[in-house]
Amino acid sequence: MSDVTIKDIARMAGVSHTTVSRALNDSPLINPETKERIKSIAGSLNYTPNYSAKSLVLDRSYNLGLFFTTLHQGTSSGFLYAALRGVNDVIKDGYNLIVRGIDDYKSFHHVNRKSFDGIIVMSQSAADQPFIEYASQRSIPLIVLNRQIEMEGVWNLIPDDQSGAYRMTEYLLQCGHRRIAIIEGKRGFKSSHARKEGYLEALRSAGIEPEEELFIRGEYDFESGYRAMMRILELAARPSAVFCSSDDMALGAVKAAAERGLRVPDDISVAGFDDTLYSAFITPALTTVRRPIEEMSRAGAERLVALIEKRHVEDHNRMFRTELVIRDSVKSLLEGDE
Amino acid sequence: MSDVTIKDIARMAGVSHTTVSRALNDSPLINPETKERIKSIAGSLNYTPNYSAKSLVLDRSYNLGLFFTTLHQGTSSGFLYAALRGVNDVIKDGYNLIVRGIDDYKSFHHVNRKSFDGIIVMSQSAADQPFIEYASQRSIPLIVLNRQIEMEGVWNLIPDDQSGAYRMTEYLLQCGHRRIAIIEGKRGFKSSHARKEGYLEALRSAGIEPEEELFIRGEYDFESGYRAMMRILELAARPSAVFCSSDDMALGAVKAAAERGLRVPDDISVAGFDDTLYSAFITPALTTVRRPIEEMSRAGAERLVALIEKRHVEDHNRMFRTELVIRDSVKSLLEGDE
DNA sequence: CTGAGGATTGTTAACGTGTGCATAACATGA
DNA sequence: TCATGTTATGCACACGTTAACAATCCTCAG
Repeated sequence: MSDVTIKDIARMAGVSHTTVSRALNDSPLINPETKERIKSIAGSLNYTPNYSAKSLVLDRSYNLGLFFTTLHQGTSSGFLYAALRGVNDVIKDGYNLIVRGIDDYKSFHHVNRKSFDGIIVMSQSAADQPFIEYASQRSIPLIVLNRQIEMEGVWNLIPDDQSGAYRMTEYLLQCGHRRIAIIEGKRGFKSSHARKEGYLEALRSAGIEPEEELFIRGEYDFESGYRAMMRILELAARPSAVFCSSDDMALGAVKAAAERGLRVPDDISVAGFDDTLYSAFITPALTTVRRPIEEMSRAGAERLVALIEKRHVEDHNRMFRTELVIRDSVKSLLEGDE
Repeated sequence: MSDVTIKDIARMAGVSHTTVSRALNDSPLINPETKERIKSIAGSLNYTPNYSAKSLVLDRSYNLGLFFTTLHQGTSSGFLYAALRGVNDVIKDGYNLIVRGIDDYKSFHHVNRKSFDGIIVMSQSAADQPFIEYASQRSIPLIVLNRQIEMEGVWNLIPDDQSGAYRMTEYLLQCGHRRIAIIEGKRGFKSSHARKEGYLEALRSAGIEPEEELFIRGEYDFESGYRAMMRILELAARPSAVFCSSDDMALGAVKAAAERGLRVPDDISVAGFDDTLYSAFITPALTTVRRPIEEMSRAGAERLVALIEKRHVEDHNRMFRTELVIRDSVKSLLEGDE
């Protein structure tokens, strides 16, 4: 069962296996009638092509890789999910989607042209650099998402984190907040840097000098947000708002505030970044910045397939607009506000 | 570059390509010295075997499939993440892990022995049945996780949902609750049924007759939990506790309560099921039941690899113990309780 | 000196598919 | 009638690897 080959079909149809191969691949060379006959025989035998054999002769693996920096530390489940959905939506049949964490590799030996027709790297850290260079050197079609990269021939799609952070900070300022703390993301992540830059930029263009005391380092996860908020609440001069570089940290911050008897947003405002799935459903619903992970992944997958199949693509590199999502966790300090 | 084959190595080493093949596969047939020589040449040439060719002759694809019921509706990101991590931790090198939603297939044509050495189905619905039968008929090594299945030759690992729900309900009863509502899971999911059974069983063995009025249908997601809770709060005789069949629904329930001016757990108790990642960090921290998804997935992957490599395995089928996680969302109604 | 047998290596075919080139049948036009 | 072109098909090989079988060399007992 299921071990039918084109030779079996050829025997039954009274033709050579070459003709069968051509017929099943819709070659214009062969007679429409025989083509139909062969296809119907193939159908009735429940023929499935042997992809290993195809791979060998066509030099294509039919595998696409979706690589994350890590599947263990720092990758949030919502992030993974959005990326997977975006890519998966595009590739459908015809390709296998292989998911892996880069840090799972002891060596990159298994990463080569024969094993991957193309690779999407959802890059969250500069630690991915060696992997990206390795893949690039082996001339594997390559798309890097989420983190800015400067390499010739590598296509790059990234969210505009900095302007997202800028707009969030601007919004907090518009609400009348003047002393705004930031809980920063993981050290070494470019996204941490971009978000802080946006924050600083907004403060400065409002004529406010940033205070070092209000910069607290976090790790992007719940616990670190909790701990960071505890430190903020111990400050002699407490800020009126806290901008968290991730929603996960914002959740931790809200919890810390609650434990200290403070209500969000009445006693202190908290803003997040990411718009994870549950951010809308917790109490208070989180004011945050949406990163279009799924759209970015979809666009990445489309570009990768186009690249592999040598179709033309307009913009190799693109920035995806982040979006301010206003909910209930930030309070306006201005009088007469609705 | 990277197009070195064993024939190239053979030429350089002055031997036949067969010898090279044997050397690289550590065959005992060949001289240790030539073996070393060949290996070092292979290393210096940066040789990587062509897996398509290996696949063809060895009749193995080196692909493992991890299939979810859907990647779109009802699968929570935490669930996906835990499963992926569990499986990924085990297989490491040697296999490609291919992730897909069953409902992405228009036909199962691409699912066959040649394309998959083995398959893990993380089954969340009876709708998976045709897929499972298809794979089983094609005699693909197959492990079904999470949902009970009765098929000869198909290995099955499931969480003990019923006893988890039983223990949770028992705990609510011990806390003095007598009228306990249940927000049920998605219709047709076996897990929904098992959780309700555990709930009913616990009530009955405490001598309490379940009330139909307190059974509210949900869909496992945030919104449906929110809606279900709204209906519960409109009941003339309001229950003192609500057992939600998922944490996502419990979050929705907490939000609904808050909007109606009720505090959890002071005014009403809420219990969840799943122990998703953020359950510990929201306010109030959720009392829930932990399903060992990651452990189950790990065990499933181990069994699958053993099955493929024809190694012996003790227990083909197993139930994984769920665990009561007591946090802050359930209040004891008994006096003198701490 | 000879034959047996172990150790090591080589020859050749096979896996299932696609493709360059040859071939055959037939039509066309001068 | 013959040269030429068009259409449909087959032959033979290639892809990179493994494996059954054959071959060679060497050692050692009789």
